[in-house]
Amino acid sequence: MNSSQVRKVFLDFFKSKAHQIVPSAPMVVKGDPTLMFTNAGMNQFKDIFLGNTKPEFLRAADTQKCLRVSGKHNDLEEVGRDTYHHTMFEMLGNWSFGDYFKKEAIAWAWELLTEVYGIDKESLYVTVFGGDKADGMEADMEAYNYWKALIPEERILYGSKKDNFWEMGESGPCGPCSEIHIDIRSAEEKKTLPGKELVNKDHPEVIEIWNLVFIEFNRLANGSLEALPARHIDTGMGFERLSMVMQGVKSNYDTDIFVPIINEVAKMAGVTYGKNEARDIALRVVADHLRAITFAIADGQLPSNNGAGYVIRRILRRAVRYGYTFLNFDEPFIYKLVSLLAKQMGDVFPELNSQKTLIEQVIKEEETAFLRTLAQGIKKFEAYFKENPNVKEIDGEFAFELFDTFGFPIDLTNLMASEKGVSVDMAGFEKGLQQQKERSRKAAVKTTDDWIELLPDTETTFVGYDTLETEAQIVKYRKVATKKKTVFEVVLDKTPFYAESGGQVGDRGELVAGNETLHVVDTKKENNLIVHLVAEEPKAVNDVYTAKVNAEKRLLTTNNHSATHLMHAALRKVLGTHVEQKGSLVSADRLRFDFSHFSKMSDEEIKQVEDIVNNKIRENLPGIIKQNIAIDEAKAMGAMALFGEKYGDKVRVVTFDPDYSVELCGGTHVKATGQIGLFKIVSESGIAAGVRRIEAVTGKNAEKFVDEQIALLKSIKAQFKNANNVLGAVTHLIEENSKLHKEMEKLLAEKSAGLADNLIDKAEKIGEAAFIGTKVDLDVNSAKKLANQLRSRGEKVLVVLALEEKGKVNLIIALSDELVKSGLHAGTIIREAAKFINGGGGGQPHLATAGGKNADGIGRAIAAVKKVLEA
RNA sequence: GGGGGAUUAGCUCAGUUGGCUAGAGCGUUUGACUGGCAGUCAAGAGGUCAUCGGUUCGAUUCCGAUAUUCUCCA
Repeated sequence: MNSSQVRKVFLDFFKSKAHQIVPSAPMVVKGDPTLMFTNAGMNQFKDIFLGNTKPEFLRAADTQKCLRVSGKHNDLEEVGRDTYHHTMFEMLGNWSFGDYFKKEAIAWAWELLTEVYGIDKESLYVTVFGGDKADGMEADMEAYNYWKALIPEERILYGSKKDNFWEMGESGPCGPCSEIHIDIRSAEEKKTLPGKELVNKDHPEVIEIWNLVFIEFNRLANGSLEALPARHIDTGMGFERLSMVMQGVKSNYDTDIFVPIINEVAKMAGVTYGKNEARDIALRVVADHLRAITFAIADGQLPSNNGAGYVIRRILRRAVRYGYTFLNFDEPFIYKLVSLLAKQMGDVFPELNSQKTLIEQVIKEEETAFLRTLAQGIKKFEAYFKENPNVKEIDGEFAFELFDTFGFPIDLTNLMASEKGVSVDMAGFEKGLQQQKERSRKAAVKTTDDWIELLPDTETTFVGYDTLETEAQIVKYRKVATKKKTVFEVVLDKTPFYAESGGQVGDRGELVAGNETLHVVDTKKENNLIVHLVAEEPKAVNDVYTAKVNAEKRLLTTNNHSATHLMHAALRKVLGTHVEQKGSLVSADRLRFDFSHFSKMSDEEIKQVEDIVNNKIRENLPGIIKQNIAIDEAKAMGAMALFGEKYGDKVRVVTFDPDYSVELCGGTHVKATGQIGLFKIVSESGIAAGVRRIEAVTGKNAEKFVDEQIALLKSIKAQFKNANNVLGAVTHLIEENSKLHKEMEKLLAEKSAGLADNLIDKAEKIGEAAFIGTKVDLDVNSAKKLANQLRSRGEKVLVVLALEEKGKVNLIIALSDELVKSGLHAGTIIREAAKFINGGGGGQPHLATAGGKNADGIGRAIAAVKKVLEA
């Protein structure tokens, strides 16, 4: 059975059990501060489990693209070393939201595996939760009994809290779970050691394939458990592992999901898979990471230097590192594999095809940048050896510096060290790493208290599209403390505050009850919940508050948001329909828009975009907003949807002229475009390969921008006596200036040559040497130049020049090379001489300077220098 | 969010106890050689040493702040 069929059979099976088949959510998570990537199938249903959202259907199933880079079994550094761990994988899952529970979940899982997929019952084992004394929980006998009806009891094993009790986080919904494991070893091996001995023992051929989670508790911040009103089912089955079982191979990497990619990489590297363990690992790493990076970029997550983007960058770099070390790729190669992957999976995940060019460009750019980083690290490494030629062991501190500051991987340091026959002080390296971890942990301490619920089971109504002020009551609130500050998160039953989303920043404002005023410093969305971040602790928690949005900021933000839509449409008109939003920030004072485009925008293109947008503003187009439109209908209207965004079945559509701009958007918008006033692009720049950024201003801020430019031009004009042709005047001035500059340099050179001749003529003979000591009327730099000239005019010349300006005195001493060789040092001499002018100084053997305040001492200083020759 | 780096010519980068008139390669301009191109040689242009402040006789170099960026940890 090929992998496409494996996927299809799963979905068809649950469809037949009355499940709604839903599309995969984006792999990159938005609107959940606790999570950067979707790491399990249940993520997109988290709101439902938390009770923030009511489900649209009671049963669902899907295949979900997931990404894991850390966790108990998912250290990034382990991926590729074995045959079954991945960064990116698909999770097949089925769910019940307060509908069926353990009995059906268990029965259906068994039916699907044994009857539909036809897996041998003898090779399956199941585990159930065995209880936990510390938590006061009994073993899950309910699950045990349902299993007993299907499978012999000796195949049912009790598991620990670690393996068989699932938790979402430190607090929140949780419950016992039941795992299905499969033993794919050969019959002989099974005879020697029964499979039950190997369950949960990290054996590569006795593995978990399906986890059934029974969500029935809520864990509070103090660690205690309470029963949930509605019980849910959450299951997850690894698609790649299942495919492996169905294809009768021993490794995920031997399935039709990976084989074509591995073969292609092997071909490019000129090697064969299966011949050399180190190279095989590298091939698996590249194949696995290619998928993770490609899907992440397709979902809109570009590699960057922090947060989710940084995780993507690290994965990509790991692939480059393995390719570089074990497959001898010393130039970008991963980007060349994107086509193949797109061809292979583009049917199920169409975003791979539509974003292909961008993905390739971004990956290539990242590869190039990292290869440069490696080259720099190697240079540093070589420099270290030059300085410490006889070391036997590389300093751990240096290895850590290479890694920490310059991003040079420690395993490459090790490799290069062993090539030179030396070792690396790994203990010292680990120490540095631990210290850094400790620092970070200290800085990131955040304590979140339990919600204090005042109005249970109340959903928030958002009224902010129509009004900026309303009466509201607190539904729940809690304290969140970090090292630096403490804020209170407040949820209201009704709110005009817009929570940050779709690039538009959260509203600010205040909550007022009696003489209590709470300042709302930001509004955020957490799992679909509108959370007001309030600076003060609410006191009158049971009273009715007046919730007031800062109207001025909101108005400016709204103008900017509508302008963003107008600009997005204009960009597609001017540059082409390959322009897609890659990021957006809409605040009160500006808008920032990142989009895919492959070259710098010309001045004309920028002007065209501005013109189109300003025309649309003057047309005073009405903003037509339709709520609750079915997604298909919205698409029929020509609405632009964004990859990497999760849309429900019902969407909100914002239109400015149905033939111009139609977008899916939850933000606030103007009633008519005229109120935007004016639109000006302030800057256009590149932020990554294939991605450009525009920053623009509207309304008052745009006027201010234009005013400033005009004022600047005016003052320039004024400088030129209001010449008609300022540009010509400036050009002329610059040319004139450089001409004069050259002439002056020439004249000065002639003058100082003349002066030099003069001084040489007047030089005093002292023994074989010539002494020149005089006051000159030059600036310090010219005097230095002069002194330099003089000292090369004869074989033994000693020059002292003194200059005086505004009460400050400078001395310059220069010596011919011959004198330097005979042991004289201008720096030493000048330190003595400087005493006479109440100053200090120093310099090199042949040229030194000093400064002081006592002009009366010049004569004595010169005399003192002369004595050096006389001695 | 925390730590550590970096910022020098259009690009990639040198520039260690603070002191040479701030350099190299590539690119660019001009000229010469060749029938043309490619190429070779020669000459030249191009720098507020990120910004602001401080220490100093003197700061690209040391210190502080800001901006941008890289990197590691969370």
